[in-house]
Amino acid sequence: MSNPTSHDNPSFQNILLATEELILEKGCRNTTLKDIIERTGLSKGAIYHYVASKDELFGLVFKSKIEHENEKFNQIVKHTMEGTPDAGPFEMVTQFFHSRQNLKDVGNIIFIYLLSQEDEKVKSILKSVYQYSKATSVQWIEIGQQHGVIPQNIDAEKMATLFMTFSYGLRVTQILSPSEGEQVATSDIFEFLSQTLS
Amino acid sequence: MSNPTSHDNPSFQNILLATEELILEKGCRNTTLKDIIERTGLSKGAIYHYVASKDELFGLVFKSKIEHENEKFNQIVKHTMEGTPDAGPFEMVTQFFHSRQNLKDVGNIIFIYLLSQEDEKVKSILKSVYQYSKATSVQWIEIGQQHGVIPQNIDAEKMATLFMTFSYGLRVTQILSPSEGEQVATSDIFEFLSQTLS
DNA sequence: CTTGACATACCGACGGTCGGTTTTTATTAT
DNA sequence: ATAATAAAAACCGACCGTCGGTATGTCAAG
Repeated sequence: MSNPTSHDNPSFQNILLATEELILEKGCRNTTLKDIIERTGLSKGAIYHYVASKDELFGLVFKSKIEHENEKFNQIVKHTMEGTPDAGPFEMVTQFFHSRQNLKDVGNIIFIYLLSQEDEKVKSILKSVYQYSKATSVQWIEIGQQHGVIPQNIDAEKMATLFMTFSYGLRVTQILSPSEGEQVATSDIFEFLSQTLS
Repeated sequence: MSNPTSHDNPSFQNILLATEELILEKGCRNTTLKDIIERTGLSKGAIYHYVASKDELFGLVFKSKIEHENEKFNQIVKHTMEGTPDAGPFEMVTQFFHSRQNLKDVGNIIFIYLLSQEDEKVKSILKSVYQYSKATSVQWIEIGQQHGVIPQNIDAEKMATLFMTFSYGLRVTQILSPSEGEQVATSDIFEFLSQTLS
């Protein structure tokens, strides 16, 4: 089991960084413990001192990425609200999906990988991230409503769920469809949502 | 490499069936070749006589499921069109997502699994299924437009892409969100789409 | 005697475990 | 303040079981 008190340990941070790099280079499935050992210069025992399993390690990399991304997005929303408080809903939606699309790099790769692990522990990580992301969405939708940017009659909870579904759908189509096709879907969703929001 | 001429072989059909059963019982990751060997009564060599890899086997199960599902859906669309030609777009959208939701069983499990395999061969299977499903969607949207059920000014291609994104998003949220939450999303999408379609 | 349908022994790689060693940190005695 | 020491954290690497996959067969049918 991983020790939560040692998560700020430089060696552990090194493991996290190396894992992220390797995933970007070779993908999750092709990133082995041997790879991580070679890159970090540590041993197998050292890695399993900080982490209970390979899946947990991947989960931790994913979590840190998501949290960082959400934090960044919250800053953007705040800034947009203060800078251009009369910015249309279109701007909001654009920001939302741009934020999500940034996850394409490491986050999306690990996300798909973790989703395929039929393990309750792993799934619970994803579920908690889902809940957190949704809650964040609800928050900024309500902020938007307070600023009069988003119509009052919209159910923030439902809208957030809708956004989550969209954003997950985009993650998949990003992988499956050619890049042009994917962009069509994104811009359509922009249009779609801003239409119903206005 | 698998031999296409022997795909109607009873032994091969047995392998396919056993694999499907096992995936339903234990999931993809936990279904090993040993499991398949035990259930079919065949040997490892026999399985690799029909199939090049475990991934290819899973891919073939997936493909057959999808094709069967699409065929069934096309029948439903046809029947709906002939039976109640003045049925609203709501009916169409409902049918579409109901059809997709039926894939939840084996199809969705394998889909997620295959998506996580960072392998070009596997990905090409999924891409071809994506293209086929999308093309099918375009077809019945156009049929709907010919019958005056769906507005003429809608771009069938774009709409199909949108539907695909939705349907993939639902597949993921089905896994991540509690069942009640998931249903909220589905009904919202119904409302959402039928609103813009009418 | 070729070919399709199997069987089986074997392989390397992988994730994970375990007992042990080194290094750091905290505690106490002088 | 410092040396001695106990405790805990960091780290190592040999070993294990299992897995997907391969190589080399056998054997019956045509």
